Amino acid sequence: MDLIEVVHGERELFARAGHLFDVDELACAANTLFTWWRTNPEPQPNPRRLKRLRKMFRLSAMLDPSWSQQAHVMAEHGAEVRVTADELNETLLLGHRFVIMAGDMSRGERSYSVISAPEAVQGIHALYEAAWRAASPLEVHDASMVELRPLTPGILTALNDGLTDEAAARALGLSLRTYRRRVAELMAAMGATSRFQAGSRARELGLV
Amino acid sequence: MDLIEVVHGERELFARAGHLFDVDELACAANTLFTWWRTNPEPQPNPRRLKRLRKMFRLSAMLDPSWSQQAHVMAEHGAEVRVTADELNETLLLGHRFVIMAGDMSRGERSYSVISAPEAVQGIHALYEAAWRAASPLEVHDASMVELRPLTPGILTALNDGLTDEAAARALGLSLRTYRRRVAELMAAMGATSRFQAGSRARELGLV
DNA sequence: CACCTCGTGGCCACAAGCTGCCATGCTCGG
DNA sequence: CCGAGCATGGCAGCTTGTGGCCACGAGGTG
Repeated sequence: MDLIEVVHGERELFARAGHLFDVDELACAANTLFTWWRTNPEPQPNPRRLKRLRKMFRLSAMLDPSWSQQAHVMAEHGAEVRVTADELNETLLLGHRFVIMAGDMSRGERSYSVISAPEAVQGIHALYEAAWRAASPLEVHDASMVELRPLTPGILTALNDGLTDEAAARALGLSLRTYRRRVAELMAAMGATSRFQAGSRARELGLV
Repeated sequence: MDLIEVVHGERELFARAGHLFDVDELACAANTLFTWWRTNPEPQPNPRRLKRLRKMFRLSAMLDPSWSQQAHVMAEHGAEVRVTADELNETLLLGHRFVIMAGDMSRGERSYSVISAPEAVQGIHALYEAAWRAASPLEVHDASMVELRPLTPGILTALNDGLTDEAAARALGLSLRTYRRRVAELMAAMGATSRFQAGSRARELGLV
């Protein structure tokens, strides 16, 4: 394999580089590639060989109950899970010799770079470590979401139905101030600074 | 075929009901089913047999340049095209004996009802005619979009970037009043009454 | 029981957005 | 050339949203 190789789509990626997953340490950031790999029938990870698994979820993705559930299932199965507010690209660190990074969508498929150049792999590892240290452990994230989490679906429904904050607060049994506080937290978690952006992001994340 | 039949997905629909498209008059509402049919290799419409083709596009869809382009291409090829502000479901009227109506997504595929019960077909025809009369001919729609159309991409970008109206107006070379006038028109075209809804709809329509 | 922490809610100042009204100017047709 | 129609832009009044500040109360801990 060349020092860097670009493939298109997950099937091609795993056909060409699936064997690289046979490592004892795996770290990943963002959401979908790892999920695709775990649900892909070939090749499956050797459960005894993998000694350390780390996963960083995006904060915005964690607003989705199914992602949140998945994070907890992974944690229960021994993975180290953190949550980051940064909008990281899909990244997979396979041991210390290979890295897979997602690129752009083209022709309906995402491209992936499989990198084995030692300098690049090392640099990406260092960046991953920095992002990992800055991210919140899952339990800290959970604690900070105690007030927002149960209200998120209701708030998103109210916003998507076009209710004013006053009407939405009444509908959800909250004061106007608290409703607005929760909306601000939700917008921050989605990385949105305006209501339009929040609507766009919520739809993009599949939350509405 | 029974008086009403439900199928799942476009492939099954055309496998089961493709022969029904061999009619001399066809009317449809909304966007994707007709497009799917025209790009499906089997069966193709008999160009000499089809005497009248009518198509109603949703106003919100017409904000997308590719849909707008498609509407014009159809009009140039002899179809009667109108634009409606109503959020119609996918509907195909095949002559005066069959109707296909889209249902919900399930298991990643949309369900379709193929209806041949004469009373239902007649009722749906009457509703279609009413909606058709209420819709705007393509040229009337175009005239009303003269100011908004060229600005739509820029406005959507500005909104999605979280710019204030004042900053966006400056960026687009418009006065604040005119920018806000255009945003209001865009929101009306999308059927949105709040900025959050507009963001959600824009993302849903693939406009951002 | 007292004290501390923290979430809630009311109030307020300010910013951003919504829309009506009207003056102005441009374009087009008679 | 003139008048009508219509889009723009400024202004204003109002609504909605943003977030700080503070009082209060609940819960937990020593």
